[in-house]
Amino acid sequence: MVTLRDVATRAGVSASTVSYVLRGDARFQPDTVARVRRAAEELGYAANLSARILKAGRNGVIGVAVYGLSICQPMRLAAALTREAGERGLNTIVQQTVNSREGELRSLEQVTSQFCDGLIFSPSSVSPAEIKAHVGTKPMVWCEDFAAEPLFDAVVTPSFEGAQVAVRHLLDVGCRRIAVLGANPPKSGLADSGNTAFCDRRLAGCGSALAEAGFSLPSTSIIPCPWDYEAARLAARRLADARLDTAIDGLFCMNDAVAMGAVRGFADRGIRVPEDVAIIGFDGIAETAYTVPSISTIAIDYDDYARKALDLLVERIDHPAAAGAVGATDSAERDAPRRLVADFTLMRRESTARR
Amino acid sequence: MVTLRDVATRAGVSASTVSYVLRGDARFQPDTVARVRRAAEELGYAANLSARILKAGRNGVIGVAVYGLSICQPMRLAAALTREAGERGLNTIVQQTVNSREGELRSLEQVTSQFCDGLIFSPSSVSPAEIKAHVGTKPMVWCEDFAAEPLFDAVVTPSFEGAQVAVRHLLDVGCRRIAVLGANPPKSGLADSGNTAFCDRRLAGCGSALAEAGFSLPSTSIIPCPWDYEAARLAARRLADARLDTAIDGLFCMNDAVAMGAVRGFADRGIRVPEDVAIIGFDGIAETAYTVPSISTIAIDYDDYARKALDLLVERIDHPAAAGAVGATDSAERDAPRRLVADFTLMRRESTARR
DNA sequence: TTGTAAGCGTTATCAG
DNA sequence: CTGATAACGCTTACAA
Repeated sequence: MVTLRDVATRAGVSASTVSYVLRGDARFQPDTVARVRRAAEELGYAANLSARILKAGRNGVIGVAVYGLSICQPMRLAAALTREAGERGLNTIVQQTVNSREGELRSLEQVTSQFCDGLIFSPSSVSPAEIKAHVGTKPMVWCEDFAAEPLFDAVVTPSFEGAQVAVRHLLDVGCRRIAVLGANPPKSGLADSGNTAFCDRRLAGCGSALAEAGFSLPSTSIIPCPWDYEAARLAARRLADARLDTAIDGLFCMNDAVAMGAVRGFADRGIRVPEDVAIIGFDGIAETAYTVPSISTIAIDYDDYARKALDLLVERIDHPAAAGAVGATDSAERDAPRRLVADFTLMRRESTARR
Repeated sequence: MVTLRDVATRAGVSASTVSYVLRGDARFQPDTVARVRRAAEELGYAANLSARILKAGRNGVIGVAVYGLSICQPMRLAAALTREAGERGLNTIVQQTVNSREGELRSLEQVTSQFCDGLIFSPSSVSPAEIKAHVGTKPMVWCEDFAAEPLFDAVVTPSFEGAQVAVRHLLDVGCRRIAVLGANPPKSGLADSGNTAFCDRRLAGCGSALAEAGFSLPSTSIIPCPWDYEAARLAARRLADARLDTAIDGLFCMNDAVAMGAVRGFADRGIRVPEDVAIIGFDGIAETAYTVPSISTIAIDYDDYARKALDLLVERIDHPAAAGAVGATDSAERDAPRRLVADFTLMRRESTARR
């Protein structure tokens, strides 16, 4: 490994000079700067980020902690964040956790947070309060925090608005008996296990769109189902077997995996999409464009999501919260957690092509 | 942040004692051990891994560098690696790069390799030699290195064997005019840009299975196509438009995205799968089970893949190569890069259900 | 059995 | 303008 000292020796200057020059300090003689730059170049020097964060508390790396990794969604976000961060001269490292809640907390505390200036956190089962206790003061942006009194800045998917647009679309194409697939019964007493918050907001969006059109959303039309292919496939088959499909002409699915599973489950039972039932999903995963039939969906704009998350995070990193008494006057409002909503687009495809 | 000193102060011992005790050194009095443990617990102490790797050169973190992230494959591998590493008491961080070749090299050099004891590297366009120059001596396991003279330990997908099994399966179900979709013309002069090595081996596997059955694989049956949904869809449409589909009754697709795109492209043109053309993919992504028709594929066992990669890496970390003259006798053979092949399973599904 | 002290590679302070 | 020097939090001889 080539260090600052190696460069210094070769350039005939001191280590501190190399450090300054390489970080763009302007007060050195052109001659010195050139020598240092060349020496660094020739040796293939790259600053040691562990040493840098140890000493300076900053190293230009941002951590992305993503939970529940088998699904593609978080990774699309991570990819978008990586690209967006790159454009701002920042690096990212991603940590995925597939273990227990304790494992998630420990690895977040022990690994991700230690190597970076700030964190973007896409949670599964850990609550903001727990995280706050473990991660301490490191700047952090939360994904999908719908808490009434948020503890962190957050970016959220447009669950309410997206569901609203989706259901309006179902109504537009002539659906009149609309059901929702993928609602989870809220687990009483337990901490929100991730998607009940989504559920609530998406359900509310559905209800709102239906109400606009003079319809209601009876609880019998809200069909519980885990958010994965297989569960949705089985649920759709069950619907068909119970002859409920004739009572439904439009189905809003809580996410695209559920929509894909449902399409497949209906196919298993000879129910035609969209002729018998129109289906729309949520998320905008690439596969929905290539299924038969292709599946309409609410496509989340992950580039926009990433941009907003980084805007929030970078601001927190550059202007750390005036903790406690310092600058007390407007610190309260500046420190109030902000919440941004990502953009989305309605993708009209075959699964809702009834008119 | 709570440090070793904080714990030491609270426990009434020195920092070094805390360090020893917490890492399990057995030579301390039970009493001391208990005090230290309790102090650490009470303060919520977690060792600073940046400091640890700086001083000790080891921190129990392994880096996973994954390139070309829009596809789900690398992330399935990363998820499997994370789980497997967790079981061995190791942490992982993932770095994904979506930028240029230079960007990939730089971020690998500057970020991933600095925080960890070793690397698992799933490359796109960077050659092993380039990496070796940039990453230096850090232990590293390469994914999918098919070089004739490998520089690193590697785990590879069973491209030859899998393609062989896939084509045998097509033959088994009665296909006699088999084509391959997704072959890339080798780019003469340029460094392998990732998948030509796959291509070659998968093609060879196809050829081998066909030869066994007394068939050949004419170059007109090898259809070039980028490995993504859209390109494959267009390619399938082109096949149909050129009436080539009647000349084909079985299609081996280089990966599942290509297979899904092809199924969709044939659907666009009214060509039935599997009745007109049987289709089989490669990789085993979850979606292939839920398309209409579901798609047969060669499912790579990523748990096995991860296990093998970590076996190789951990051995290199624990027994660094006897570089140069030290222990020269058998170091040569011990240092010879090893290559392991991951397990796989043939998934028989609707897209090849002709008998 | 425990503590002291010297770094790991970097940055920040302060002289020169 | 440039260079010592002292940390950052940890590990590890070595001394006590």
